[in-house]
Amino acid sequence: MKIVQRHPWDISPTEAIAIQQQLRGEVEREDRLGPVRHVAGVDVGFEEGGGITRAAVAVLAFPTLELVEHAIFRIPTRFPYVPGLLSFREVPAVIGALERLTVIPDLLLCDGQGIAHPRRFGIASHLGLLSGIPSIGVAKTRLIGEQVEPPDRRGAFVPLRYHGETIGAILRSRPGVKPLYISIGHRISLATALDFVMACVTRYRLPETTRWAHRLASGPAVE
DNA sequence: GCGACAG
DNA sequence: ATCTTGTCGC
Repeated sequence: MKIVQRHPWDISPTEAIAIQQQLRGEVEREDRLGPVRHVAGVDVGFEEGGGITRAAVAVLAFPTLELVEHAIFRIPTRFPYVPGLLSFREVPAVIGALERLTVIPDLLLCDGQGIAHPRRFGIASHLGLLSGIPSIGVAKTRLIGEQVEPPDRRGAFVPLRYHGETIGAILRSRPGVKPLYISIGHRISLATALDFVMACVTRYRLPETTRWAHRLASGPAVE
């Protein structure tokens, strides 16, 4: 899988915002996915005090959730963390990891927001667009939108609203835990996204895809 | 001008 | 995200 992209290390924050404005219109918010046999978790971690970015992609069989394959990719960090511009910092490394996969996943669960973003173009949307793979944004905290507590039951959720617009959902993946912020990434509806996220959640707050990816991206140095 | 602010 | 020990709760 070869993915084309401009080199983010030559991009300024101002230019990054212009790129988001230019690409936001290409995000598809309705279901357009085939049979889902493989779901992938995507996450990024840092080494050397932040100097090295390490991306990890974990491919799980669906719906059994057994690990089928994983890939890791490291590159020097070239872009700072700026709220709203996270993808320009992490996407280059993630693309590298995706290109190393043998099994192309049918769906991506990304760490961060999809369209629940100031310009409706968070990292999940950015990755979905570049890869052409349907994607979902699964964030642990809120970027924008009204803070509302969903009922304390597994699978319960309330819409995540921003200036009257529904940009995602606040989901209680398990009772007694902080909720997750789910949003459309690309080529999937919010309702379907919520179904897949819950189908990937077993006994923990985070879906198994995310747990695997996080372990590979931030765990002890590997490969 | 004053807060808020994915990872 | 990362740097870090103990501590509260099931």
